[in-house]
Amino acid sequence: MNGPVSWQGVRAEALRRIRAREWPPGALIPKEAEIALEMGCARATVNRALRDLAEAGYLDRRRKGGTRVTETPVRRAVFDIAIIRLEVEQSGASYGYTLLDDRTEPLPADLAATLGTAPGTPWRHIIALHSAGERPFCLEDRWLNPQLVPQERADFTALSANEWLVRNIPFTDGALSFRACKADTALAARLGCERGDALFAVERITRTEDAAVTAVTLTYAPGHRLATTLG
Amino acid sequence: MNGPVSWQGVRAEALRRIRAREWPPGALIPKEAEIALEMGCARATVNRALRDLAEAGYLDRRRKGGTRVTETPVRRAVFDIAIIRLEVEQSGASYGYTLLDDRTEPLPADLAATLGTAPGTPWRHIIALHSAGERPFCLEDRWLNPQLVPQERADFTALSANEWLVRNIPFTDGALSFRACKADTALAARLGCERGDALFAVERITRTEDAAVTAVTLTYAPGHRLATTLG
DNA sequence: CGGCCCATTAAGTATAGACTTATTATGCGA
DNA sequence: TCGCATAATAAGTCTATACTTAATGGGCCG
Repeated sequence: MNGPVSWQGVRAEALRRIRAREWPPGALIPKEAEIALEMGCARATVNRALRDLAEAGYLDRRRKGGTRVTETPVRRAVFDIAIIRLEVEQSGASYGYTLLDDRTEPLPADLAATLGTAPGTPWRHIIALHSAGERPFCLEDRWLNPQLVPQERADFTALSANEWLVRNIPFTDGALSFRACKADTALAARLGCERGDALFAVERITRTEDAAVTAVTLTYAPGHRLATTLG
Repeated sequence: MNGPVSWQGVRAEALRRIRAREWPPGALIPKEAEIALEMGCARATVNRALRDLAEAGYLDRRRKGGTRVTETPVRRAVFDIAIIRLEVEQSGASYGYTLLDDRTEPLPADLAATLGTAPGTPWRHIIALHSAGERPFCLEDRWLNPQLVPQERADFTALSANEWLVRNIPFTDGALSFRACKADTALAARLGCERGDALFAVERITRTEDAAVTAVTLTYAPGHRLATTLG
């Protein structure tokens, strides 16, 4: 009647058994061949389903050791990091961008260390404001590797560095971290908030295979949240 | 000579072409069958590789439409949400846990709305402190659905609610959000910081298929960062 | 008894082939 | 020329089979 059992079908049934604790945490579940026989499909189909559940953190799989239900499931949260313009536009507001500063100056020692560059190397330092409607949305404080982003090739007065990089040096690796920081006088003035306000900040370091490309701190106006779903 | 081409091999070569811009952003890449022929492997192997790159956000694939390189790559950041105890222990410090308050009281209106429950419903409200060595690490402010977590079945004086839930009601869905907040007098006292300090906070809402299980705010001591890697 | 080697096992991967499905392109008729 | 039915296409999936690889566990030898 019902055609071939899809791998999504097998996945759903396996997930049901996990949630219903027919397969309790820590338990060894039947081997692929057995499940395939029971559910009436090929082993490859079961493999696809269980591999998917393992990637999602529900199962632990080991060759020869078999498959068991994760004891303490490490939940995985996935964030999609978009271009700031899109983030603003999706909230319904009109996007604005202002370049506040753009100069070449020596890299601070702490940043140089994180980037693995000689301290004092001249890098391009940019400060820009992204706004949503009339409101400041987020302040961008960015250092750029001048060898990869020469002053003459990239003008950031109209197009944000964020967007220029995505278009011109895409597909890079990087590290990302989130923290809270207190608004100092300069931040408060630029973001239009009170001095001492608690602000949400994202730091990102981007590199190609060979060299560091850019280090950026995005400090958001008060009230900003970063949201996602689990599971 | 070299045995069968692995899907990782195909993946690596495809990624190289993308990064080298042999396949530039937006371009339509050859179809699976052609790549399979070129690289000397079965179409299923190419499919596995390209599917993986698509999941990672490098490619857009559509039936009949073919596969093209993503125009503006949406980078995906993945966080593993662990048990707080493990988070502390992995940093090398010894973990401490203190239950500060545990009572049943009416759910605040705003929370009730987010949870989809009638406002004023009595829920269990817990406040607990997690510490690393002698230092406060994070303050947990949690509301629990009393039908799923009855007072008598769950004693949180020794084992944190965090851990009890993972063991007893695992595999749930949820929403997660990050923000910054300012330490008020109560928070400052409990986290041992100054009033007005900027603190990093995580809010999580957890639900089973049927009902909301718990809503929690974790407020971290000053200086905390959440880090991950991209790409 | 301890340690090492090897047989066994279960997942991991590759393949050829067939069929499905979403989507685009096309060509026909109004 | 517009709109719609239809053909063509490329990815998505399932199957059966075979082989590979990482672990495990047992047995043998010292």
